[in-house]
Amino acid sequence: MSIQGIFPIEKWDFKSESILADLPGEDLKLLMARKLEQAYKKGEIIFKEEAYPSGIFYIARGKAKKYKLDKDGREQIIYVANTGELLGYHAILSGDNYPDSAAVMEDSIIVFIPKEDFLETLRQSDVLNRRLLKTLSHEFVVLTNSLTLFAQRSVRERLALQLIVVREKYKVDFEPGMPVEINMSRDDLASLVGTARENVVRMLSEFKSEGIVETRGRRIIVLDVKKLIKVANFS
Amino acid sequence: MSIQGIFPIEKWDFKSESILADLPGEDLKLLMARKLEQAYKKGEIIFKEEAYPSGIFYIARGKAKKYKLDKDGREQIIYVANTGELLGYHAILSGDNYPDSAAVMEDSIIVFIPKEDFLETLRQSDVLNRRLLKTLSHEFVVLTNSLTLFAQRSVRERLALQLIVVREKYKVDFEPGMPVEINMSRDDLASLVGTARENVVRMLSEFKSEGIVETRGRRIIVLDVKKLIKVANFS
DNA sequence: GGAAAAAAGTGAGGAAAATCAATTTTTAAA
DNA sequence: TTTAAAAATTGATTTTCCTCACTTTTTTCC
Repeated sequence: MSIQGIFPIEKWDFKSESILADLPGEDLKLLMARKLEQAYKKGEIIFKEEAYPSGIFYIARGKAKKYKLDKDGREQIIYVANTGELLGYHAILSGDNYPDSAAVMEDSIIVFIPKEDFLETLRQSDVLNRRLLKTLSHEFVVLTNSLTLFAQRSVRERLALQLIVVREKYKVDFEPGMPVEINMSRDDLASLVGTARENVVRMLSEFKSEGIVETRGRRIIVLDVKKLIKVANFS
Repeated sequence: MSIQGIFPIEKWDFKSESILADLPGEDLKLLMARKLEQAYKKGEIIFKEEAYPSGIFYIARGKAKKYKLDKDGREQIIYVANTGELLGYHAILSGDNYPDSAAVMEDSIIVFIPKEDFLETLRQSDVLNRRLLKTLSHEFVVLTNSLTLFAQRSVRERLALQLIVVREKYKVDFEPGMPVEINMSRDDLASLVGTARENVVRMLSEFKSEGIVETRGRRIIVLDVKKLIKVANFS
């Protein structure tokens, strides 16, 4: 059985198109009327779980993680968002407080859009409406896959799959054809996979001796995606 | 820390209001124009993972599980839907095939609404549009909680929490004040918790000896919700 | 009501992963 | 460049949970 059979590649959000891409100029203008562009340093927090949502955030450049803390304060990363993605709109739409926290994983440019402007644009724009419905339902499908991943797969399989997914997110930072370096801390990788850092380290060194990956300091280079797909599938 | 702090009760979908409740009569008429009402026997499948979605399903009466099969054919239950809930609309909205399967857990009445009618109503009805956006984003929040539940909590904690959640779903079948019997197979409970049946059985008998639950054949009666909340939280 | 089938329950043993306790390497900052 | 701090790595130990093999109970259906 191919990996597509179980986890269709397109459901893993390799290239999630921006919600705002080719939005009618008029709508975009309204949405961006009072935007606030800000530089964030690596590690800075964008918003915190349970906080009242005051707006949405557009990643103009950089990467951010969405995560929840457990009762011992350990992070569980739910999603890694890339340049062009929107953060914090679920809470605005559902009327809940933020269900999770978000922090940038590298120096980033984040655009803040006030809640009122977002909701007003939504009232006026059929396109944004449809786009959001489609994005949300797709995200739902992706999250469903993540859930079964956690419930049914071993740590080794999960790590293999996340390496494939995460590599795609770092791809955009490198010239086509150049080796892609995953520049993510072992801690973040562990919390994305849902395991302890030590396990990630151990399995990475297994992958190294199997010729699947190579490391340069903290950075990880995937040498053989096909083998990773195999590991993610069976084993 | 209270359970609300970590998993706010209202985010566990105890009483998910029907999407179709108080929809304008006109919209409802259009939506239901070509509906097909059908009786399903316990265990019957409503739709299958990866199938092309031909419409949406409204649970007029009964309960259904949404689930995915792993490569060894074992079920992972993602969600238990109750009377009044809508199934299969994520796929219609996102343009994907069904990401999961659905089957009724007891004899049920299911109303089928053709894809075209649903989409046409959506085009015409602002109310339905807003309702769906809100429901979807809320469901997203709920699913996010489920994800961290799997990633961060032990089997014992997960079982305790699911007993609380599931009990609420069976509540509607009993007179107020009467003891609520959870009439779910150990297998289904195990696959909802994400563990083996044996573990569920063992922990249930622990809960029994701790005076937390009582069983009558397959049926489970929760005697002490507060203790369950404690188990779900710490332990 | 009784037989067959299905589901629930029990126990032992083993594998996977978490935890604890270090050491070494890398990165960042003065 | 040096040094301190942070991050990565390794090994040993413990815990949790899964699996297998089996018995008992409950449910279903003639």
